[in-house]
Amino acid sequence: MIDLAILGLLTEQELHGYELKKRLGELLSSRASVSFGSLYPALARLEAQGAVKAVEERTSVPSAPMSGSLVGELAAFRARVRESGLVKGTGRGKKVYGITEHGRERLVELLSDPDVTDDRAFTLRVAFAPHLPDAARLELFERRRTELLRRRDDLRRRESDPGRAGRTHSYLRALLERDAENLAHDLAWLDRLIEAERSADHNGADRSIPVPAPQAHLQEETP
Amino acid sequence: MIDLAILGLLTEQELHGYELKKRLGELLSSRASVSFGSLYPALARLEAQGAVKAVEERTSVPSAPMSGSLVGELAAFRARVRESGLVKGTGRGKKVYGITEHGRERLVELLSDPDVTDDRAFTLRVAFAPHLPDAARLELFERRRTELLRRRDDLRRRESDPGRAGRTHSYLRALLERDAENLAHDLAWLDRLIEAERSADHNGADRSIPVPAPQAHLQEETP
DNA sequence: GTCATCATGTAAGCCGTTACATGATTGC
DNA sequence: GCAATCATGTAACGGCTTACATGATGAC
Repeated sequence: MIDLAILGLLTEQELHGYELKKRLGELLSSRASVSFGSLYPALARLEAQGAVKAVEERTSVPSAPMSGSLVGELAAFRARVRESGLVKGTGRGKKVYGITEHGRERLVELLSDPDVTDDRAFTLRVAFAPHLPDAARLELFERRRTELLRRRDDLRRRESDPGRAGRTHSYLRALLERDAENLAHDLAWLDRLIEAERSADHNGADRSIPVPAPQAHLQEETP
Repeated sequence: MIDLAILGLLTEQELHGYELKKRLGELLSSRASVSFGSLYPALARLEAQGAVKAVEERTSVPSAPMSGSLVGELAAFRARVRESGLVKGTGRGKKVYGITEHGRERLVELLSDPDVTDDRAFTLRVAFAPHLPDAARLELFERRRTELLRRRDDLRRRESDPGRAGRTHSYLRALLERDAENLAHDLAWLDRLIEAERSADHNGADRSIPVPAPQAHLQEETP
């Protein structure tokens, strides 16, 4: 999850941890924003694996020092010491990360995972779908579609289960209805996405507005 | 989460762990079913807190032993030893739990928690809403409604953010649309629930079909 | 008599969180 | 100079999962 998010964002732009967290927060509507306590260790782990690398580290002032350059000099010195690798402990200052070739491969690997049962992970994967080859992207959507159909069948089986008809009160019925409607809605959305993907120009031309406005969509069984 | 599920189910019926897990699985559509590894420790914890109590424990054959009663005798002996509390280790056999008065209080407490941000927890709370007084139940729904309205506003603010218009590709737009539609749908469902709650007979009479069919519903702002 | 299912439990580990600790930069 | 924000990290802990270990019951 968090690896996917980090690699996806770093593919688009070099960023440091703090900024990464902000982007993540706005990418996944409020929910799903990770905490620093998991972000920084994850970055360190990915760096150790060679999936990302520290590109730049600014501690000293990038522009001219304002007054007493003593502070700036000291900071620059500390930065140099840190860069030399002598001090590992609490090296502060901005640490900008970029993705490596290995990181790009890892991202595609994560995006290609056949498991599409995790809803939050799927959302993330759609967000980074542009980094997947056309065929793999379509396959991802199709697999998700199969998963949603499976869930719908599960739900219908439960709806028509005679054994529990007695102990299903109104609130349970309401929840069941909500689930069914949500599922149908999600399926319709996915169908639109797949349709757009299929009808898109796959010869390298423009793909700026591939998702059409809500309209009639295909559905194999009755809705 | 798991405490809520256990207490809710045990309020309705005495059950043992294994059965509890099955019920949980069918209650929360496939997703959300807990594993034994968390269920049994949770039961033990709740028992230690006095929220549930072991009602019955059957290890020996309830009916007449079939042939060599030696095995049955041994099992019965072991059951007796276990009941005496001398052996704590691996006491097998069915352990049926029931809820206590304290457990019922705890359930109401969990259902009354002001935090309605957790979607899965809210679903569970609706499932056990009948165990809440009318006023508290309505308050739960209203608080959830406020939370959903907050999320919708968040989403709209993000939709009309000029700063990120550039780096929002088609898939991100599609996700944003999906979120907005899901949210609107959830709100409509909640509004129906609240309306049904308000118009329900709160004088102790029939409440078998309080949730009306989908129809026009109120909404303060434009949809 | 053995296999599937029912039934209970423990241990290790994963993945995330909150709380804590530190320090740099910028605006007033 | 000092507060707010930016920025990075560590430590403790929480809740849940998988894998493991054990045993009972019933069907064939």
